[in-house]
Amino acid sequence: MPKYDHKKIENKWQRFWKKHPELFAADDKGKGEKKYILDMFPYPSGDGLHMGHVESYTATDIISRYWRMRGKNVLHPQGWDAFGLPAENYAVKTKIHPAETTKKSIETFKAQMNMLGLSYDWSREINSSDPEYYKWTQWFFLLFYKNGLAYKSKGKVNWCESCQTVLANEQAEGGVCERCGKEVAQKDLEQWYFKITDFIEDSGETSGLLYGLDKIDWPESTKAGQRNWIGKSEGAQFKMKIITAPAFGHPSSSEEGTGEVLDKLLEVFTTRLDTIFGMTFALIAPEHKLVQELKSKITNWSEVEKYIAETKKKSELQRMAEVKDKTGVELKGIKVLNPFTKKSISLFASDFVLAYYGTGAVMAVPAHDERDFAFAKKFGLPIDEVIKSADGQSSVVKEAYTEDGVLINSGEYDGLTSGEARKKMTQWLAKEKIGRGTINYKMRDWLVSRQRYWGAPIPIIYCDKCGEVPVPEKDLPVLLPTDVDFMPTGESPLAKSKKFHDVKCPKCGGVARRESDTMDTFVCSSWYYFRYADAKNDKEFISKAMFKKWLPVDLYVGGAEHVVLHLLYSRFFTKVLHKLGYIGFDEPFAKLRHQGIILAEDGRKMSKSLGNVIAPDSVVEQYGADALRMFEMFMGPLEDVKPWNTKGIIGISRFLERIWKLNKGVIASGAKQSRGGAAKNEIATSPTAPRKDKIETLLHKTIKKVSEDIENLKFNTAISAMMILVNESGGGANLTKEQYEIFLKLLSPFAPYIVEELWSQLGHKKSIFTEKWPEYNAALVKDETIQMPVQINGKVRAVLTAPSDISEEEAKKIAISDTTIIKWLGGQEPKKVIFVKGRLVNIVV
RNA sequence: GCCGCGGUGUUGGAAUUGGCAGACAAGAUGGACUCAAAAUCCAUUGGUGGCGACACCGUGAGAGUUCAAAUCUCUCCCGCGGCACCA
Repeated sequence: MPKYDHKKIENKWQRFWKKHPELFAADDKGKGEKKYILDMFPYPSGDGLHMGHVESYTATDIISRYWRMRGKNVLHPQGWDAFGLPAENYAVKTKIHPAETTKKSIETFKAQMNMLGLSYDWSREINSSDPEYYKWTQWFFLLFYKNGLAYKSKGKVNWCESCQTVLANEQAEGGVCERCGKEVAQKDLEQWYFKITDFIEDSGETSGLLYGLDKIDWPESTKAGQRNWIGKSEGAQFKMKIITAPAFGHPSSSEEGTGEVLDKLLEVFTTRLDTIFGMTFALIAPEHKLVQELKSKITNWSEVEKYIAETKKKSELQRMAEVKDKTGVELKGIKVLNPFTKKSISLFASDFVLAYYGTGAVMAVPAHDERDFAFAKKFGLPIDEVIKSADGQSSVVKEAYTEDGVLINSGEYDGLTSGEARKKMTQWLAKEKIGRGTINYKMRDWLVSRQRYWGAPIPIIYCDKCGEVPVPEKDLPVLLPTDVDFMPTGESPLAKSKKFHDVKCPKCGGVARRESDTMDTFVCSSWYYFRYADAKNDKEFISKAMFKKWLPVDLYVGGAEHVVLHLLYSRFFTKVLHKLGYIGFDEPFAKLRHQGIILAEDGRKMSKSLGNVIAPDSVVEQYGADALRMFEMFMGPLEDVKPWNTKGIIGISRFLERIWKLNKGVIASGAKQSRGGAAKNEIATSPTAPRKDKIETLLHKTIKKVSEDIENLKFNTAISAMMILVNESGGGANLTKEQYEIFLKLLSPFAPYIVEELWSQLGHKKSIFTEKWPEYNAALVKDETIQMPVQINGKVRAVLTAPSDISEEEAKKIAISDTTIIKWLGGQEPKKVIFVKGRLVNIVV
């Protein structure tokens, strides 16, 4: 038997598997139960795979191999999220066309995946930058367009100066570009949007983005992230009269009638209508159009104008840095009337009020809102307390009391709880016809157009006569021209290609021009999981039959960085298809898990700049792909963040070496047995016979444990169970050939290379992956005897050997008559004896 | 600030979901083999006390529920991740 040479073995079986794709292919005509096991398709970067890829891809590979051996029809594909800014930015840097760099990166990625022994069905490989693929991305755009779900609109958008394009809100979180990390500016531009906000709430048969979360098996943190992003808040919206105010007089002392009532109204949104008697001023966003409309009535206009100009200059980041220090300016000459108290109050423009949320204006209740409190303190405005906590404590002097409570100083509403008051006050608003209960969301529609080159062109044509005309479906794909100067200028690169830009109108044949923006790459990745099921279909993006056969995805594994972006958009696409009657389900991913980040040995994130990156290739070179696969699975739970530990992989290496030697041990002991004629009495009288029984029992327990652990993605404990078995195998001498073969099958999803090799060395002609997964013998898994602890007051005082099905009566009897227990009891009468079937006895004295 | 997750030996982590805490590994120490080293094998390895059998303590801190708590409840502390002036 030669030494374990991982390089040689891995080379050999890579070639073998490549020649036998049928081993891992999903069968469109297969009758067995389907399992769709999916990895998030990677963006092929020039850096190659990192440890995190290895972790999640190994996990899904193990599960896929397991289900195949259990006779399931497994769909386990892979593809490339190839469009996008990183590839384009890299191209800009190197002046090499993104199509070229992407192609090269894909080759690297694919080679690395094959190196790791990942059992993908490559016949379904997709590439989002391939016209065959983005033809359907464009088809989706048209589908949305025709159903009123894609529209063009002018408004404030996030603009990344560094990437020279607009970004979706989801890509500009915290005022920073999701791609390059640079600050994002606000610009007024006309852009394309998808109507994702139409799908927040359930509608008809289709569950919404919000409550659909309740029925899927996803990590709580991810669901919370999406709910948070949607940001639903229930409250009330109402209009307040605006009056001109005399130049003199205290803000809250003038009554209605002292000024002229203007024809403009100030509408505000609040979730705390119960605090309205404490409203001592109101706030409006500086960009609010009402500010301009009131210009003639504002006596300090130059001051106001200056403030507006200042805030315009400030970036979102600067605004956020000022959270503590509120700025603002009073709109002098006008007042607002509180509809409940009829008192007039001052109106301020302040940049902490967001123009795009709610109505762009708010009522300020400094006694019960931290921000209003800070503002009131700074500007010396009155703080009127109107809510008391249930225990009567009040602390409004130092800080705002923001909890619900009981109303005071609120006229007829005094004594009501906050909840009751909100209901009654909302009813009053409706009766007075000045307001109503409303719901607001943080999430806005998805901005999908980009002024960049490396993406799917938006299939719209602008005709001087007909206006906006969708490209007819038969003309798809709208090809991305390859001869374009893709250096970013802020204008879409496609506009510079005359050949692309100038077209005939599909309606009237007149002069027209193409939309020159491309689509956000997240559009491409919002539907890719459908395409695998029917990757070669050139008539439809997927046939109905294949939809039915393969979807939804049973298990989806990928990084947690996609909590709001990709995962939310994909759900949106699925819901659109459901609503339009294409599919019978409305959630694409039944079960989702995120792999935890693998940190560097120093506990920090692996990064090129820190120089602490460990590349999978170097580990495979030294220890082999099997060792890397197993070690990453052994390090800890899939979802945990774990530091890499080069020393730790030794343990797995030793384990694999030991398994390699098992072969020899088993063959040797097998030979011995057959030479001895395997006489019955020999086995019975052999001193190894009880050990053989023990190992058979252990083997069946291991089958059970490994199977269950794989299904629950608990790979670390599955591996430790197999280690225990190997530790008990006596170097193979305790194992029969049959037992050893069963063990190899258990190991095969984890370490496919070494197992294929050992399997063939046993004389098998066919791949082990054509074998059936072993079933355990339920009778063997059940212990005949247990080690039953006997506790006194919860402390273990003796451990007795007892039959596992011992009766309560019998257990208590042997417990109480045990000599050490008698000693510990010291003659005391037990007050109570507790028996837990199959577990323990606890004596209470 | 809000939301989510977590805190167990020297380290990564186990614990049948309320029933013997520390499985399996790594590291360390001692030993065998070796001229020697590596590899391999064997033994020990939560803390304290004891020659010892053994005893006591021990899962971030404190309380509670229970015959029994790493696990459930409450309060607090710390760490990680996400969101963050969303009215």
